[in-house]
Amino acid sequence: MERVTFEDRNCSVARSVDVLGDWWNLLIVRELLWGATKFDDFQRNLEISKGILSKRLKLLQDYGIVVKHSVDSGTEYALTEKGQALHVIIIAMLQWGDKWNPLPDGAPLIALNRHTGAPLAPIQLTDINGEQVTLKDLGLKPGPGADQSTRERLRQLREAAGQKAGAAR
Amino acid sequence: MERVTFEDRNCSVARSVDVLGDWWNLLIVRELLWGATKFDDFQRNLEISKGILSKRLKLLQDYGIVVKHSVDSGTEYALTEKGQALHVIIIAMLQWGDKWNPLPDGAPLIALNRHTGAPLAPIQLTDINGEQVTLKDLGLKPGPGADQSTRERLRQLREAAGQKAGAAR
DNA sequence: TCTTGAGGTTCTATAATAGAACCATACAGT
DNA sequence: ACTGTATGGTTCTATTATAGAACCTCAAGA
Repeated sequence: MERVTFEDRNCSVARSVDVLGDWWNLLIVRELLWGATKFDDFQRNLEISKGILSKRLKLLQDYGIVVKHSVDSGTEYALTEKGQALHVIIIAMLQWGDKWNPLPDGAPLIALNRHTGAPLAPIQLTDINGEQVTLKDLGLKPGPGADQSTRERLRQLREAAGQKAGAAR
Repeated sequence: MERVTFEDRNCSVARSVDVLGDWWNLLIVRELLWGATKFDDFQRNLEISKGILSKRLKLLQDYGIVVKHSVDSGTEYALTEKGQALHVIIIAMLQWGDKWNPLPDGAPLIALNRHTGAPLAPIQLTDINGEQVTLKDLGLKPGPGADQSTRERLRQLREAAGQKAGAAR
């Protein structure tokens, strides 16, 4: 009955999900990225209730994603460096939504290079040699922080996978 | 009191959040990407209750992210093309977690190019001319699907922004 | 026939949510 | 000094969702 936490899991996706697996957190980060700073901005733009907004802003501060500071015009919220780093995820979600959940008229918002006006290209994965990596090319191996069960799982997947996508051979 | 939906919002991030702003959905997609296929795999690996897992799998099917098919070894779940496209987001979350929520010993899982073993590079945004785009270079403009309020918001942000990050000038 | 496993559904307590109402401070106008 | 109003919240309550356990169903094996 108590809400599950993923902090203790041996997976960086799961540990990220703890913060990011929440509608409001994601949308508040989006607002901040787009340039909103004030409590009321969030409330108006997101149509979120004050109670939840208040709770989420505290949570995001606890996570080190958001900082609050008082200026002469009132209280302002801003992203920390850690929070700013989420822009990749937000853009990835934007692109996925535009492509796979499109509005009938097309994209509502286009991300671009503000200096040139050139729209963003779809995000592509590359390896450290600059080679493009599609899902089919993607593999996994245990890292230094892998625990026993993670190693075991990868071994199983590698066996089960054969030519299927997933673990590296 | 009724749960909010974001389907009708004029923002592709919000519309993606409807599916992706849920811990379990994200983690089930992760499992599928990593190569899991069976109900019991998910249950064991995620420590999720059967009731919720069942509900989520149905939801993901409704969204066209997952397909279920019967094979001689039982029931298998797999990602559709739409679901596979989420790998960019999952990898982005993995990288963010590794960098900003690290485990003491390091990354538990390393994504790599399975052909060469070369690890993935951090995801970077580029525009259609191949120019790298950091958060500071990032701008926004209304697209064909933008409604009045979206246009209005962008205009306001552009005014408020000045040299701040956010909307394009 | 009995067991075992997969793939669920149903049940119940606890917890989270939306929405509205309320509160406190600061400043502006009159 | 009094009123208004904007910001940035907190508190309250009805309704939902959640976790976890128990139960169900079908098929295969022994």
